[in-house]
Formats: sequence, C-alpha cells, structure tokens
Amino acid sequence: MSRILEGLNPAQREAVINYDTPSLIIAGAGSGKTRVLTSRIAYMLEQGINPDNILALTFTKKAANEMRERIETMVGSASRRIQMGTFHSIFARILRENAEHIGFTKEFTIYETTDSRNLIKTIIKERGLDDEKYKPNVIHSRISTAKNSLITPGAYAANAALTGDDRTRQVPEFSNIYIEYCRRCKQNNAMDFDDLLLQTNILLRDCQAVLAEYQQRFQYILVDEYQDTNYAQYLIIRRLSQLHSKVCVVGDDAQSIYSFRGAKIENILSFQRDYPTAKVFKLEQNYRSTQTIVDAANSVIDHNARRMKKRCFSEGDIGEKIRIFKAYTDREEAETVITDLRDRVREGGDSWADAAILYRTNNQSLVLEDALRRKGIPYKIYKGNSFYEHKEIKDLLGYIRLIINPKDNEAFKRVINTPARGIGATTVDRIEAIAKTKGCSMWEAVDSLVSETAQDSVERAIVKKVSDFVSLIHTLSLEREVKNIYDFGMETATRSGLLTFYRTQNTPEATSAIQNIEELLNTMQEYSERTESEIRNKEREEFDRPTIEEWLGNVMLMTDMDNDDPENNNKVTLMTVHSAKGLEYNYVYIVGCEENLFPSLMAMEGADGIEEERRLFYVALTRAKKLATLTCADMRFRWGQMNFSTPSRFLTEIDPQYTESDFDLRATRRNRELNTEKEGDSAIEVLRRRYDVRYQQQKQNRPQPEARPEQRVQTPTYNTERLRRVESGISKATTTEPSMYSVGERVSHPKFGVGNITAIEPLATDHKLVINFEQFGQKILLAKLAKLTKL
DNA sequence: TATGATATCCTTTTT
DNA sequence: GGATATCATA
Repeated sequence: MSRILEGLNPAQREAVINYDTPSLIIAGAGSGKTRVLTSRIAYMLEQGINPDNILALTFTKKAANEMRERIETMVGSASRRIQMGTFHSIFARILRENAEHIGFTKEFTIYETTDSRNLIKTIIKERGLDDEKYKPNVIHSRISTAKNSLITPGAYAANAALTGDDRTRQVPEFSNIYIEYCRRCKQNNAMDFDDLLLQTNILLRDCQAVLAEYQQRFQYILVDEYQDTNYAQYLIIRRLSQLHSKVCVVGDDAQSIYSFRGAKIENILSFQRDYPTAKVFKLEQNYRSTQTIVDAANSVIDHNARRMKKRCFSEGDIGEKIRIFKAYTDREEAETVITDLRDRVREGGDSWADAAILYRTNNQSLVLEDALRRKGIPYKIYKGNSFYEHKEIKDLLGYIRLIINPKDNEAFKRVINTPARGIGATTVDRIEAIAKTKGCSMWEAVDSLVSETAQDSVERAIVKKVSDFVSLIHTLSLEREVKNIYDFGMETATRSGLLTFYRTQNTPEATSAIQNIEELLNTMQEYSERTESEIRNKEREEFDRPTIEEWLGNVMLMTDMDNDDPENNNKVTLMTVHSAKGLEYNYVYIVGCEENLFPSLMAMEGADGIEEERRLFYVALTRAKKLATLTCADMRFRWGQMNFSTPSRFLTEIDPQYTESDFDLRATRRNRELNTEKEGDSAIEVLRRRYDVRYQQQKQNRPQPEARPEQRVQTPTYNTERLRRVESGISKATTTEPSMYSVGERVSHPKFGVGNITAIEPLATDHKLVINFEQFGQKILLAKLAKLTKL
C-alpha cells in the first residue's frame, strides 16, 4: 500500500484513491480536509498523473502555499509544476497570456476597490448625477454582484426586470454607469477583481481554441472551499471540466459564509446534479476539537433548516465545558478575556500563538489591542488588506502601475501631484478633458497640453511642472528596462520624491510610511531572489526572468495574511471570524456575542441572513481545539457612544449541557422565547422587551425632556463613577430631535418592499422604527441605517 | 494651489 | 469614534 494512504481513516482513504472520477468531498470542520486534498494530489502523482494536468484552486494564497508544501514533503518537487493558487491569481495569469483575445494587453492593471470606486465617482460626476442617490460604493457593489452573476453591461441593460428594479430604487441611470464603467476599464487597460472571473468566462466562452487548450491541459481540477464559489467561479469550473469532468470539490455547506461576495451555497448542494457520475465522500470525524466543542457546534447548527445531512463527531477528550462570560462593558470584556487568556496559556504551558481572539467586525479589535498592550502580551492582528491600503503604498504602486500601463488613468491621477508638485485640480481636469475629446489616455493627453498651451507666464509655469513630471516618468521607464526589480523600485521611490517627502517631516506617521515603503521594496527583493533560485533549480525557464509586471500582478492580489513573518511568531492572534476560517487554536475567545453584532443587524435583514450568521458562529466555535470561551457585554462603545446589548441568540442555542456561564443563560433564553411568542402585542411592547431589565430601569429614570445633549458620554475612561452614571441613564439622553418619520407613514425598503410605520422609538442619535411590511411582516429598523424611501 | 479646519459619512464580513 | 470629503483661508 502506498505510504500516502497510511494513517488515513476509511472515509479519507476512499476520497483519496478515487481520484479518477468527479468527487464531492463533504468535509466537516477539523476532519482533515487539507490532508485529504493534499494526499489525493500526492497519490495522483504517485500513480503517474502528469502534474501539468492538475489544477488546484483555493480562495487564499495561504491555503495554496500550505497545500503545495505538504505535497512537496510527500512526493517531492514534481508538486511545483501543479497549477495551484487562488482563483484570482491563476486566472489573472491565464488572462495575461490571452489578453489580446478580449481587448486587453498583457500589461493590464488590476484595479482594487478604491480604484473602482474612484472611477465610478468620476462617472457619476461627469453625468451630473446626484451622488446622494448614486452612492459610489452602493453602485460598485451592484456592479460587483452583476459581474459575479456574469451579467454583462449589455445583458443588464436589456433585462427589463433589472432596469425596472433600478427605477424603483431611484437609480435609473445605473445600467448606463455600468456600461460606462466597463468601457473605461477597458480603455484604461484595467480589470477589477470581479473582472478576473468575468473576463475569464468571456475568454473561455468566445475563444474555442483557448478553451480547448485549457480543457486539454487541466484534466484534473480540484477546488477547495467549494461552498464559497460564486456563479462566475462555478461556470469557469464547468467550462474547463467539460472535456474530462474529473472535478473534485471539497467543502462544507455548514461553513458557507461568503454570500455577500456572491458565493452560492447551491453550488455545493447541487454538485451531484451537475456531475451525475460524482461520488460523494463524507468526512465526519473531527480530529481537531474536544467532543464538547464538536457537539456544541452541532447543537447550534441544528437550528439551520437548510443543510446537508452529516453528523460530525469527535473521539477526542470530552474536554472542558464552553465558558460564557458577560461583562459590563466592551472594555471590561477585553480585560477579562486578556487576563483569562494569559492565565490559561501560562497554566497550560502553551505559547501565545496557541490562542486567538475572534470577533465579528474589525473595529472590535481596538479595545482588545489596548488591553493586550497594557498587559504587555505580544499579538498580531489580521486586518484584511490594511498594509496595501496605506496611502504611501498606493502611491508607490501608482507610479509603478503608470509606468507599466500608461493607459491607467486612475494611476495617473493618483500620482501626478503626489507628492505635491504644484499641479492642481484645474490642470488635472484640463488633461482629463483633452483626453476625453481626443479619445486617448491622460498620459497621452499630457503631450498635447504641453505643446498647445498659450504662452503667458502662468501657463508656462504649469507646463514646466507637467513636463517635469513627464520626464520623471520617462526616466523611470528607462530605469525599468535596465535595472533589476528592487533597484527600479528604489529609484521610483526616490525620484518620485515620495521618500524625501516623508523624510522631511518628523512625525510618527511619516516614519511608519517610510517603513512601509521599505517593506514593499523588500518584497521586490524577495521576489526576485525567489524567482532567480527557481531558475537555478530549473523550475523556471531561463528566459523567464522575474519582471516588475509579474511582481505587480502578484502584489495586487496580495493580502496581509500572505505576509507572515515566520520568526517572530509567538503572538496571540486577533482577527475576524471570516479570516479565521481554516485555522485552529487551542484557546479560542469569541468576543461580542451579542444581538445585532453577532448576529449582525445587517445580516438579519436578508432572508438567509440568520442562517449564514449561524454558520459563521459555527465556524468560530470549531476553530477551538481545547477550549472555547464566548463573551458578551451589557454595553458597548459603538458609533461614538454607549449602546446597550443583549446576549446573542447563539449563546442560548448551544445545548446547555455543553456550557457554563457566569450569568443566567436560562433566563436569557426564556426572555427570548417570550419575545418571539407574544407577537400579538403592541409593537412598541415587543420592542421594549428586547432590552434587558437594566434598560427598562434607565428608561424610567430618564431625565426630564430638557436633558442637554452635552451630557452625552464623553471620553471612555470607564471609572466606576462613570459606569454608574451610564447605568442610571444619566448619560444616555435620547435625542430631542423629532424623527423624520411619523407613525402611520408608508415607506418603501429595498428588500422588504412597502410597509407601514407602526411605532417609533427615540435613541441617542437615531430612531428605531417598527415597520409592518406587506410581504415580510414586522421588522425593526434603524431610521438612519435603513434605506427607506417615503411614499 | 496647498493647507488646516470643519462637515459628513459610515459602520459586516474580502479575493 | 474615526476616516474621508468638502470648505475656507492664506
């Protein structure tokens, strides 16, 4: 028997050896999913499958790298020839190779969210549309949704249902913005994140030769986290697999948490329909967590109606009960968690890296970081793409982008006056106008500005400045030809004036900016070293030298997660539950388990919202190997002021035999049941019962109507005196402003349709509205947050 | 045109 | 509360 199969349980082994047939591997949390996937690939190689014929797709670079390393230890360097990477990076590469088929060049830029948003903003402005109605990020997410569903601008405009919907949403011009946005992207030789999938589909749809080539090549396709694929990804897989159909997908419907990004849980639910010959393998034994944790997680997820049949179990220790703590405030919550974490890690003889603190929203990290710093505990924090969101990084990347792809107008606009060189908005507008009339890029338009400008002195001064910029870019373009990646990066950072700009100011921000720039330059160095060694090891062709284009293409698809410093790793991890998927820790703390936070208020508006939040909670809980600790707070500093919270319904959904709590969880559960049962009560009564007794008390003690707004909570010093004041309601004055809505009024909501306002409750800076929707029944919404239109 | 002060948004999750 | 957009001023 192959050594690869040793130590696998029967289900795992079946999933590994049946590599020659379409396969659906349902892998419960902690069931050795990665092991099965890597073993399967290793086994294939051992059986003589050509690594060039294997395509393995993941969602994160981290997962891809981990898999590659593990396969390499099993079967050696053949693994390096496998096409393995994230959807976005693999298809970006394929798109570059075939860019001219779909009207791009291989130097195309990848636009990140801010680029897209800026472009949308200019389009809205150009068309003289009201940016109150046409909010750039709303428009952007609508475009994103369309692209993820493979609805091209043309198809969108032709779809009466969609355009009709836009009219009722008061954005009738949406489809025109969408058309223009795509036109401009193409003109700028740029693709946004969603394009990487959409354009791949277009390429595979329109170019039979290309499709045939890749179908021939990728005879075996493996997809990780299949439950998170969206329609665009789904169809790419379908198209590529039409010839050989040897698709293997791995996933867990219970961990589908990305519907906001277009992920369709249906993809995994209907895999067997798509591939009728598929074999199904269920990995149900959890090797990660204690029995208590697994059983508790099961008891929560049982509340979901829509799920595939499987029963996860653990044969590990029973383990400790899940602990549930309630704190007064978010600050106290953080203190409790950190103290407990410290004690646990020390007693257990574990290292800091064995503990993680998970939260629903990024901004919850602030109080935790504070507490960690005060106790001197080392921590690291994953915050999405925060590194690449720094201005100095974007600016430096802007220069490089413009040099590689001069059509990139967004890059042009970003760098022409950064650092400030006296070229103001008026000049930029003029360049833009010239570009528009000439139908060329702004970079090309600059030349005509320089030549055709009148001779008066002001104009001449501007021309001088602009032509200095032009020669800067020209010089750097030459540098790019002759220098290696790192030297070119350094020249760019220096000659652009970015480095000197930050060096001349002596602020902490400037210092950190310089450090960030240096870090970015370091990645260039590492990149070229790595590539050079690949060439030495003959894993890469001699002529295929590392290029700055390639580096840039990679960098645009990079996240903070990908830059892990391996040396300095003994740190507590802080991150969102989303980022934690796939990871595991001995001690997991899930903080902020409160209604309207986890589950989040917004998620609950959607139909499947609660179920997805519950899956998210399931993911959080199953990260823990030894011990899970859940916490909530009575009050939380949010939106600049104190808010009252009630414990999350998820806490009461865990079968109580697996939990121990420092407050009366049963009473919490009873209250909740009471609330849902008495639907017939007056709306405002239902609303009131949502708050705990303390809130009721503070309502009674509410100061007289002339309560002045200055009495609001100020800096969060959290001394006991202040706590008492908060508690007795002094500082939570309700707004004196009347609501813009009134009881009885008819309103329309984008998701719920038309409804009547049945009650209004004043809050500190907002109003709660109880609305009876004709189709969706009663909902409680915040006036400022809900996108309501008066009828 | 560059700068600092002030309004205004935004609050889910991210490749 | 914090980040960003807009405004006012030199």
